[in-house]
Amino acid sequence: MSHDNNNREKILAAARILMAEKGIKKTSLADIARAVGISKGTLFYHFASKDDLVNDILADHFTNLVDIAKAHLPQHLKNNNPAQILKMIFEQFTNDLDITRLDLYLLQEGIQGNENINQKFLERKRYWRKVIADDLETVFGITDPVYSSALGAMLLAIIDGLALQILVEPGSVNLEEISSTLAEMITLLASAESHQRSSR
Amino acid sequence: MSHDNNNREKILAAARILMAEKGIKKTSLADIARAVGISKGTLFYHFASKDDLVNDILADHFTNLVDIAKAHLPQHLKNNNPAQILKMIFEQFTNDLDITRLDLYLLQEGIQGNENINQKFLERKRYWRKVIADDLETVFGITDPVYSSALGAMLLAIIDGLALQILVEPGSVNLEEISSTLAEMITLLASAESHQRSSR
Amino acid sequence: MSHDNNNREKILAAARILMAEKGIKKTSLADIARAVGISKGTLFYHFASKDDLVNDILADHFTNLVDIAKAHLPQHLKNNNPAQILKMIFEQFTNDLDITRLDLYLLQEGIQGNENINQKFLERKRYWRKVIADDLETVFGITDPVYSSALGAMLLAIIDGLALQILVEPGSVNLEEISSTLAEMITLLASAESHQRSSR
Amino acid sequence: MSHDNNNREKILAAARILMAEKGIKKTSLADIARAVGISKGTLFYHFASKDDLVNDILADHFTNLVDIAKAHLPQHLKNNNPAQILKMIFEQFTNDLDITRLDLYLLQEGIQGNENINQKFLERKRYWRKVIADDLETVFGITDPVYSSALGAMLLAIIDGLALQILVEPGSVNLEEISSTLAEMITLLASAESHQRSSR
DNA sequence: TATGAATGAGATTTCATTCAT
DNA sequence: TATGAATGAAATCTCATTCAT
Repeated sequence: MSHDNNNREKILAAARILMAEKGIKKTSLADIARAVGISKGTLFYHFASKDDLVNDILADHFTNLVDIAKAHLPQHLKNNNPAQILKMIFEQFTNDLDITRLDLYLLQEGIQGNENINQKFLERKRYWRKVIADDLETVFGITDPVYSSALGAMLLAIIDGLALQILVEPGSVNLEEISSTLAEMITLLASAESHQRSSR
Repeated sequence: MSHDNNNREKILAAARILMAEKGIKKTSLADIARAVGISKGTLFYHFASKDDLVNDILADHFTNLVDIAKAHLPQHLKNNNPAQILKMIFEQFTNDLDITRLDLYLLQEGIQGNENINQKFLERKRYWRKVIADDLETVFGITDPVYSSALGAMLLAIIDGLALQILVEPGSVNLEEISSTLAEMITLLASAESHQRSSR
Repeated sequence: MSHDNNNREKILAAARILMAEKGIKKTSLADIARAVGISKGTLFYHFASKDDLVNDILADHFTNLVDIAKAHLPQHLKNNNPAQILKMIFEQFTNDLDITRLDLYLLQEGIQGNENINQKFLERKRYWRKVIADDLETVFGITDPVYSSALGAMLLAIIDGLALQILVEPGSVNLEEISSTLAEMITLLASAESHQRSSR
Repeated sequence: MSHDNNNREKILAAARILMAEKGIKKTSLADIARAVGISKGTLFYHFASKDDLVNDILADHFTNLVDIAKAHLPQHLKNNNPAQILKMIFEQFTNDLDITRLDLYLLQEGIQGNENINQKFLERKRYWRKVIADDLETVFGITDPVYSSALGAMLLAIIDGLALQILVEPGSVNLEEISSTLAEMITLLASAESHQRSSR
C-alpha cells in the first residue's frame, strides 16, 4: 500500500499541474516524465496513451469538483446571513486557480466536440442548478419559478464569469462587494415577490 | 491593389475559423494552407511566423469586439426599456459562437502567460466596465459607487458566464427571462438606493 | 509435474497462433502474455528472449510437419489409386491454415537470412523429395532419373503453390480435379517411359 | 523533369529494395531515409505515413507484374516449342528475386487481412489463370474444361512454388528439366484427350 | 507573389528486456 | 514460479520554418 500506485498518482498530480499551467496540448509527455522523475516508458506503462492520461485526470477533476460542492454547500444553510452564503459559494468555486484553469481547458475540449467531456459539464451544471434553486428557496424565499430559474442561471453564469476574471487578473475581484450587493438585490426581489403574492 | 492582400485576408479568415474550432495549438499551418488552397510557403510569405499570424488575428478580434460594442451599445440608450437594453447587451456578446470560442482560446493563451494577449483582455474589460457604469447611471439611476462597481463586475461576469454556457449547451439559455429578472432586480436596487438617499 | 510446464505449453500455443495470424514481428510479447493470461515477467521466466520463444516454436513446427509426413505418407501406399494418393498428400499439407501461415512466416525469416530456419526448410525439402521419389517409383513406376527429379520438384512446388493459393482464397482450390488430372498425366508419362524403355 | 519527383522515386526504390530484403515491418523509415540520403522529415513530406509508402510500393509492384505478363506472355505463342514456352513463363516469374520476395511479403499482408492487397492478388491470379487457359488451348490443344481448369491451377501453383523454392535455395531449381517434363506430360494428356474425343 | 521540397527538433508510441519481490 | 513496475532504445509521426526557383 505504501508505494502501490505511487507513480501512477504522482503522474496524475504532475500532469494535472502542468496541464493547468501550460495547457494540455503544450504539455508533453516528456515534460511530465521529467517532472515525476521517471522514464517515458514508465509513463506508458501506467497510461496507454496521452488521451488515457487526460481522461483519467478529467475523471478525477469532475469528481473533485462535485465532492467540493457536496461537502460544503449544505453547510452554508446553517449560516443565516445571505451575503455570507453567496460569498462562500463564490469562493468555493474560484479560489483554486489550478482547478479553474484545468476546468477551462477541459471545457474547451468539450466544446471541440469531445462528447464525453461535454456531458460531464452538463451533468455538473444540472447538479449545481438544482442545489442553487434549493438554496434560493430556503435562504431567500424565492418561489416564483421564473425568478428561480433566471436567478439560478445568473448565479451559475456569475460563478463562471468571476472565475474567468480571476484567472485573467487575480485579485481584481471584490467578492465581498459583489456578494452583498447581490444578496440585497435578491432580498429585494423576494420581498417584491411576496408583496405581489399577498396583494393578489 | 484590388486583390493585393486577397490571400492575406483569406488566410486570416480561415485561420480564425479553424482556431475557433480546434484551438490555436491544434491548428497546424498545413491545415490553414489547405483550407485556403495555398501552399505553406505562401503562408510564410504573408506571415513571418505562426505567432505573427495569431497576433494579427488577435488584433482583428479585439478590434472587432470593441467595434461591436461601440457601434451598438449607444443605441440601447435610446430605448428606455431596461430589460430590453440588458437583453440586447447579452445578445451582442453571445450570438456569434465562433467569436466566443476564439475569445475563449485567446483567453487561455493569456492565462498561460502570453502577456500581450492578457493585456488586451484587461483593456477590453476596462472599456466595458466604464460603458456599463455609464449605462447603469443613465438607465437605472444607480449612483452609489459600491453598487455601481459591484453591478459592473456582475454584469461582466454574467456576460462571460452566459457565453460559456451557450458554448457548452447552445440554446440552453433564456436571455429574455434573465434580462427581465435582472432588470427588475437592478430597478429595485436603484429605488432602494434613492429611498436611502432621501431618508438621510 | 502434472501442470509443471503448463504455462510453457500455453505460451507456445498462443504464440504460434498469434504469429501465424499477424506475423512474428507484429506479434508483441504483450500480445502473447495477454492471450495466455499471464504477465510479461512470466513469459521471460519461461523463455529467455523472444528469439528463444520463436526458436522453440520453430522446432516444434518442423517436428510436427515431419511427424505428419512420417505418420501418414506410408499409409497412402496401401491404397492403390494414384489420384487418391496425390489428393491425400495435397490435403496433408494444406488443410491446416494456421500451420501453413506460420510456415510462410518462418520461410520469410529464413529468406531474410536466418540461416537456422533456412536450414530447417532445406532439410524438410530434402526429406520430402526423397519420400516423393520413392512414391513415384512405387506407385507410378517412374524410374527415369530426369523424370523422377523433375516430377519431385514439380510436386513440391505444387504443394507449396496450392498452400499459398488456399491462404489467399480459401475454398478456391479443387484438389480432386487437380489430383486426378495430375495422376493421369503421371500415369501417361510412366507408360510412355516404359514404351521407350521397351522399344530400345 | 530532371529532379521533379526525384526523391519520391528514390524513396520508393530504396524502400522496395529494403523491404524485399528485410521485410516491411523490419524496415524502419530511418533505414529508408538513410539509404536515400534524406531526412525523415522529407520522407513524411512525400508519404504521409509508412502505410502510404507501402501502399504505393504495392500499387507499383502489381502494375509491374501485370506489365511483365502483358508484355511477354503473348510473345511465347510465336515460338512453337511447348517446353520452351513453359520455361519462359517460369523464368518470367522467378528470375527477379527482389520482386518475388516483396511479393511474398505483400501476400502475407493480404493474408493478415489487408483486403486491399488480397484483392490485388486475386485479380492477378484471375488474369494469369485466363492467360494460361488461353495458352493451353492454343499451344497444347487442351480443350476439356476439367483438364484446362486443373492444369491452370497447377501451373499457377508451380509458378508460386518454384518461386518460393528459388528464394529458399537459389540455383536449386532446374527449370529446363521441369519445363520439358511438364511439356511432355501436357502433350500426352492432350493427345489422350483427343483420342477419347475421336473414339466417342 | 507564390510554390514545392526539404528539414530538424521534438512529440507520441511501441516493445523487448530487466529486476526486486 | 510468477509478477508488476520500470526502463531505454528505437520507431512512427507532426509541424513550424527555410529556401531555391
